[in-house]
Amino acid sequence: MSIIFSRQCEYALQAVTYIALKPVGEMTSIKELAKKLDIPYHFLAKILQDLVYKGLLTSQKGPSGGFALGMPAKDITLFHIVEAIDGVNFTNRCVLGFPECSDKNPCAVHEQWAGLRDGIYQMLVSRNIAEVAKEMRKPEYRAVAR
Amino acid sequence: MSIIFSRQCEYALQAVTYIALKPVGEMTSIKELAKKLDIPYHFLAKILQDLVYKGLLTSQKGPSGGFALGMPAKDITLFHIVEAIDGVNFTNRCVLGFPECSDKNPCAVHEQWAGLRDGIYQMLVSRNIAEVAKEMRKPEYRAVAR
DNA sequence: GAATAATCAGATAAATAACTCCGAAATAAA
DNA sequence: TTTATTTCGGAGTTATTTATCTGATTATTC
Repeated sequence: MSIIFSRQCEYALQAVTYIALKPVGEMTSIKELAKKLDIPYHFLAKILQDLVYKGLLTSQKGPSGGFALGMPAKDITLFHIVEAIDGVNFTNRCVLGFPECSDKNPCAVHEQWAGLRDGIYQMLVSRNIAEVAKEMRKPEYRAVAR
Repeated sequence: MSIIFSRQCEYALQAVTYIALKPVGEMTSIKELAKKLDIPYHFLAKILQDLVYKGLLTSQKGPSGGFALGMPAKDITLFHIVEAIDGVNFTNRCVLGFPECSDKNPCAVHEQWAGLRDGIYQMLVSRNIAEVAKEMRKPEYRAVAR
């Protein structure tokens, strides 16, 4: 179903984006995120914990607690999140799955894929969460952004 | 683990490539494929059955039976195989998983991904199995290719 | 015709990914 | 200080994908 990134990773991207639309310092609860983004509550909780552990988010317990960005939105790239959740295996595996495909022993699409793979990598490192958030035009997102 | 295509799909690509290196008319058994390509026997059997059903391979039972290409190798593109096994969902889903991302309501990387996605598509439709087979340098493949 | 070697078909098992549940800990607010 | 609300942590469940097993069917070869 998912293309390149796991569902966990997709949820992480969505959640961080959502949080980035909140005023700095304001906390966002799992409850709100799960509801607005339609992500299973407890599943999302695990993912957010992971992001806290990796330093991309901070958290606070108790009433009016929740999650906030661990650094300025412009400093969090898509790649940071993908790396934190899925790792970066896609950067070195043969896209056709040929076990011994390598630079020295390339499969038929090795070069071509190398270009595309770099394109994906560039897409991830060149875009930060502030930009991504700004572009979202979903009503729910807009409601948050004001 | 896999990048874009399922493991089934990767196995299918490898098996069809292997078969394409055999002289036309010669049959290749699951046993040989599973052994040389290190793919689980019965799992591969299912996949090959699928490819037969989709018309990409033909099969023959009995001693000296096995599988052969269902059409000339130059007419089977990578896309044919991917489509047969995985479908083509990767062509229309948001790469970041944003549910309502679309042309009218694009996410921040929508355009950029569209280009890359088309690149992947082109990679798949422009390469046929004859070309892919020719490039393989794995000893097992070479043994088949002579 | 018998033996053998292959695919075909369906059920089952194992591994992984996705998702749920429950109680503990923390903390803000009443 | 109590209560309510939140994250935290670990275990458990479900669904999907990957892999295995067994027997039936088909066809070749002797």
